Amino acid sequence: MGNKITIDEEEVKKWNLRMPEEMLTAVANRFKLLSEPMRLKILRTLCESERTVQEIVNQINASQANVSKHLALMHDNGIVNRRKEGLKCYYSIADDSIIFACYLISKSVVESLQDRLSWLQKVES
Amino acid sequence: MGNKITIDEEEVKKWNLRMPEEMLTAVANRFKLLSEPMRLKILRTLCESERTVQEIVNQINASQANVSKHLALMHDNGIVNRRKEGLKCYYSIADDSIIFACYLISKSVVESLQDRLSWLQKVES
DNA sequence: GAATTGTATGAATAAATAACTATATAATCG
DNA sequence: CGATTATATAGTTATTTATTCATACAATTC
Repeated sequence: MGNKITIDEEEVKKWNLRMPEEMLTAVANRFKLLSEPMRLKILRTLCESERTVQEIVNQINASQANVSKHLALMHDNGIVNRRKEGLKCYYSIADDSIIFACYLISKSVVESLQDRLSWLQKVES
Repeated sequence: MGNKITIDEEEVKKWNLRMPEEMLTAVANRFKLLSEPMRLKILRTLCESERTVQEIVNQINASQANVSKHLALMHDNGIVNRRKEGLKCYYSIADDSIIFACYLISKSVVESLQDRLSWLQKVES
């Protein structure tokens, strides 16, 4: 509850610079998991609480097969948990840092858009 | 200097849940930019300081055409800056939150690996 | 202006993958 | 067992895209 994380810029830069190259590939792969709108949609529903496949299918607009595949992929990569209960299968977010990353990136997208907007306004006037 | 950011989990979840759908696509696109090892390599060199295209080409192992294309893509999407000086073209990181995101994700990758390792060790013993 | 250097771009190719359809597996209940 | 429900998986297709090669563009120097 009230979980907070603090990031220090200098530490980050050092860490990134020291990262071995195979690690970069692993990081890229994890980013790839987050680079599909459909998977982000799914993750967003899981943000609230764990969900069954059907619940997700109902909440977002997608086929069961598709949702299932995305969930399997994310589970294989350790970013969602799977819990079976009878016929139903409950998925949940396994790694909060992914949610943090989404937040950071979405903020940065907003900033980019604002920059472009103000640039446009300058050009027009 | 000593730039720090703090993220609050509750705020993050609320933000993510409220994000409109078109925004999700934009976020996914930005993640896609970060989902190529080559681009991460390039960004990492830029982590230290701004660089010319040639400097990057020399530092990582890639063709000039390829590096140029990746840089163009990242510039179009506002995650790197471009500064021309004579013949040379200097690129730099336009958005520190991208570096933060790399840090978060790399930490999460390490955690996943550790989890798998400890699982393996349990199974073996 | 010609040659050189640094960067960008177009065309072609190969590889990855999201989504769909159909079907399979697996658990529950009558 | 047979039927039903929830989920997973195979095969296919269409699209995207990273890379390469060749070439264009642009700024500088001789």
